[in-house]
Amino acid sequence: MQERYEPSVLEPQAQAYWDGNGSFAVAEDPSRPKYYCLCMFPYPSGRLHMGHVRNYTIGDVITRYMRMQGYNVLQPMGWDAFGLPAENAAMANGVPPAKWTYDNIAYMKRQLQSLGFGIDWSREVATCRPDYYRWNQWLFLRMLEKGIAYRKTGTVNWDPVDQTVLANEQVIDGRGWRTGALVEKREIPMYYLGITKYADDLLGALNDLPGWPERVRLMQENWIGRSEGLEIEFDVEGGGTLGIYTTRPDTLLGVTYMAVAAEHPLAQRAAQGNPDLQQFIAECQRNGVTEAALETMEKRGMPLGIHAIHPISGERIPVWVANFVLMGYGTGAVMAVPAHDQRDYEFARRYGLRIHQVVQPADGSLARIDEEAYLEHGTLINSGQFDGLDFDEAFDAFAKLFEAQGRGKRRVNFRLRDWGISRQRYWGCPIPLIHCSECGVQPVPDDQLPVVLPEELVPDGSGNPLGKNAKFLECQCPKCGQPARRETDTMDTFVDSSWYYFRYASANNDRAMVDARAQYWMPVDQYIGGIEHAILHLLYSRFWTRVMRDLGLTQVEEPFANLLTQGMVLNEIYFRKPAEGRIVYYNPADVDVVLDDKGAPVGAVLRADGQPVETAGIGTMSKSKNNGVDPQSLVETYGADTARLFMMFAAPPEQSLEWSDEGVEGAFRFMKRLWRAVHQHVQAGPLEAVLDKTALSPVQRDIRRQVHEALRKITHDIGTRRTFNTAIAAVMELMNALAKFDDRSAQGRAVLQEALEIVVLGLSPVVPHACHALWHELGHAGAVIDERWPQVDADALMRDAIEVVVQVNGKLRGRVTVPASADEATVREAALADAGVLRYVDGKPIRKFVYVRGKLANVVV
RNA sequence: GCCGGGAUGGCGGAACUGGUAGACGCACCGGACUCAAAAUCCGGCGAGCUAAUCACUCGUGAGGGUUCGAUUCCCUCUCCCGGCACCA
Repeated sequence: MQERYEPSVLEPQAQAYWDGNGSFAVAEDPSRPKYYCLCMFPYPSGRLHMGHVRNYTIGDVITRYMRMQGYNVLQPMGWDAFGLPAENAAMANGVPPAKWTYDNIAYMKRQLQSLGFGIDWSREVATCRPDYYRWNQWLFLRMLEKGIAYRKTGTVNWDPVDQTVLANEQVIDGRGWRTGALVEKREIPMYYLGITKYADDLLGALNDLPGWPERVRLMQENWIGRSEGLEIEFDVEGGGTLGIYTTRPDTLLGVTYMAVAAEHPLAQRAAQGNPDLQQFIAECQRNGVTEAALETMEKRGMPLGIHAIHPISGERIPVWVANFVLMGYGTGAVMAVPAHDQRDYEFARRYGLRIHQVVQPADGSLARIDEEAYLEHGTLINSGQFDGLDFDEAFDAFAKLFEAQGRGKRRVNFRLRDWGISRQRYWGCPIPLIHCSECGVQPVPDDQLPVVLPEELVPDGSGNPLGKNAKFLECQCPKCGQPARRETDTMDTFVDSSWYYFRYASANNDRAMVDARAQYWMPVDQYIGGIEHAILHLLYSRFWTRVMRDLGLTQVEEPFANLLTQGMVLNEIYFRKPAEGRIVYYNPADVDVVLDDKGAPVGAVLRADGQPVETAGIGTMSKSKNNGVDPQSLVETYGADTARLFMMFAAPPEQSLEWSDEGVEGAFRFMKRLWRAVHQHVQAGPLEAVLDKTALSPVQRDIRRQVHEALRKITHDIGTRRTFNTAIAAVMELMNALAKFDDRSAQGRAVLQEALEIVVLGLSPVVPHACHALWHELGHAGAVIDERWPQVDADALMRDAIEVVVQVNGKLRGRVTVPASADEATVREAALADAGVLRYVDGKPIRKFVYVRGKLANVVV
C-alpha cells in the first residue's frame, strides 16, 4: 500500500472506476425502492462557485448513502441556461449568448466531474436547447386553451435612453444601470399565468409537506397571504362609485379619508385641468416597482377635491391620491382608518387628517391613539348601533347589511398575484404566438413547435434583437395564411426551472413532455438548494406541477417530498478606500491576518505591500466584493475529498458557512491521518483471527462500544438529521480513540479491522475517492460504492455501569457511578451519599428529588 | 417597511425531546522528534478568583419571565443574513 495520501493519483482512478462501471447510470426498476435525489441546477455563469460545491456535495452524500441503503437512486444534473448574464456577457464581449452559455456548460461539467459527484449524465438537460424549451411552449399553449394563461397589462421599468425594459436589479437608485437615465414605469401588454386560481390548493397543501422546513412553509403561507374581508362600494359625490376591499370592516366608522392609485380613473379625471395633481401623478410614475421600494419610500399624497359618501354615516369622506396605493393590487383604492392602521395613522398625522377611534381594547383599558394606531381587535365604539360588537360580530353585521343593500359582499383575497411571464429579452424561450393584422393573436400550431430561438444574435442593450431579426419575425398567420409577425417576448426563466425535474425522468423523449419513467421517479424524494429560492422557484414549481396534473401529465401533486435549504457560503471582505476614487476590494487569499499574543485577530495587511487593509466583516462570496474562492484551485491543491470534507464539516447544511483556509488544512490533515491509520494497520500483516465477541478484553470491548456508538450516531446524523458536520465529528472522535488503541493481539487487530471498515464505509459518502482506495487496502475485492451500509451491533453497545450527574438545587455538585440497571431508589441512595452532594444538602430537608433516567439527578433542598 | 431565519470561547461550530454548556475542528501556547525548520506526534486552552491542574463564582447578543432545572419555552429590544414577484 502506498504510504502517502495522494489524492491527485487516486481520485482520477476512483472516478474512472465509476464511469467505467456506469455506477450512477440508473434505469427504472419497479422491483427496487426508488430514491430521487435532486439538487437545484446551476446557472452556467462560467465557473462553479463554492455555493455549488456545497449544494452538490450535500446531494452526493445523500445519494451515496441511500445507494448503500439499497435504494435505486437517481441523481441527475442539468443547466438553467437562459437568463440575463449571458446577454450582459454578450454586450461586454460581443460573443453570442448561445456560444458563451455552451462554453460555460462544457467547462462547468468538467468541474463537476472532477469533484466526483455521482451523477447520471445520460439525463442531462439544458433549458436553452429547443428539445427542452419546446415543451415550455407546448404547455403554455395548453394553458392558453384552458384560460390559465391570459393577456393583460403589467408594469415594467423603462429606460428612456436605451429604449429598453430593465430588470429590477438593473435599476440602481431609480436610474438605468448603463445609461444613468431616470427610469420610468410603463404599462405594456404581457402574458400571465393564473397561479391565483391555485392559491387555496397551494396554501392548503403546505400542511401535507412534513418534509419541508417549517420556515419555508411559513414564508409560502405568508406569501400567498389569504385574507377574509369585505368588498364595499362607496358612492362618490357627483356620481359613480369607489370600490375598496378591507380586512377590517369593524373599523368602517373610523374611515376619515380614502386613497387611490395615481393611475386610478378618479385621480386621472381630477388631474385634468389641475397641474399640481398632474405633476404629483407624474412623480408617482417614477417610483420603483418593487414592493420594498414602495414600502420604504416616503408616503405622500394629494387631495383630489373629490368626496365619497360614507355608506353608514353619510359623511363626506375626502378622496386622496397616494403614492403607496397601486393600481395593479385589488381595486387600486383603499379606505383609510388612521386610528387603527399604522400607515394610515402616519399619513393622517402628516397631512392633518382626522383620526377617529372606533375600536377599544376588549378588557376596557385605554388605547393611546394619540401616540400610535391601535391595531388589535377589540370592542366597537363611536359606531352608533354597532357599538359593543366584537370583531366577528361587527364583520357579520356589516357583511349582512351591505349584502342586503347590494353594496358589498364577503370576499376571500390573496396577496399572491398572477405570474407575469413575458420578458422583453432575447435569451429566453420564445412565447409561441403570432400576431396577424387580420386575425389578432394566434397560437403557433403544435406541429410547428418548437419556435426556435436563433442562436447567433448579439444583443447591444437597446431592446430585444429579435425585434430586428426578419428571419425570426416574419411568418404566416396559421389561421388565414397571410404574412404575420412573430411574438418577440420570451418567457421568464422561472418557467424553465419549474419542471426540469420531470424532464430528467423523461430524458430524450422527443414525442412527449413526460412519459411513464417520470411516473416511476416522481416525486423528488430529496430536493436540495439555496434558501433564497424558498418562495418563488418552489412556489412556481408547485403550481406548474398542479397544472401538469390537471392536464393528465402526472399524478403527482407536490413535486418535492423533502426539502433541504442550504445556507450561503461566506468569506471575509477586505478593502481599502482611497482618498479619491472607488473602494478597492482585496481577495482574502492575498491578505494576512495580524494576531495578538493570544491568537486573536487585531488587523490585516495586504501581503503584496505589507500595508493594512480594512475589514468589512463577513459576507456572501461575490464578484463585487472580490471574496470568492475558486473551487478549481482547491481541488488541484488538496483534492476533491478534502474540499467535500471541509464543506460538510464546517457547518450544518442549513446554516451559512464561513470559508476558512485553515479549516481546509484541517480537513486535509484528517484525510492524511485516516490514510495513515489504514496504512499502519495493513502494514502489520494479515489478520490472524476473526473477531470473537465473547473473547474480548475490557479495553477491546470498550473500543468496540465506541465504534458502534459512532456508527449509530453517523447513521442517524446522515440518514435522518442531515447534520453531516456532527457525523464527521463523531468519526474524528473515534479516530482519536483508535489512535490510542495499540493492541497487536489477534483479537485486538480484529477489533481494529472492524473499526476501520466501519470508518471507511461510513465516510465513503463524504470522501468517496479515498474510501474507494482504502476499502481495497482493507482486503476487499469489490468496490465500496457497491457495499451496504453497516449495521449497528446492539451487543457492542451494552454497558455495565453508568455515570449519573447529581445536582443540588440545579447546580452540579457530584457524579455517581451506578450499575446500568439501577432504579431510582438506588441512584437516590448513591447520590445522597456523595461527598460533594452532602456538603450542599448539609442536613437540610429534601423537598424534591428529580431523576432523569441514566443521566441526571437533582436534589432540591 | 413587511415576511422568514440567526447571534454560544480568539474563530467555525456541539449540546438531537427543558437535564453535565463548549464535542469535533481551527488558531494559539508548551513539549517530543530534528543541526535547524517544515511535516508529524503528545499535552494545555471560556472568564474571574487562587500558590494550585482543588474548590468556588460568573458565563450561550441585551433586559425581563416560566421552571427543581433554560443555549433550548414565553415577552420586549439590538444587530446581522435571506426574500419581497424582471438576478438566478
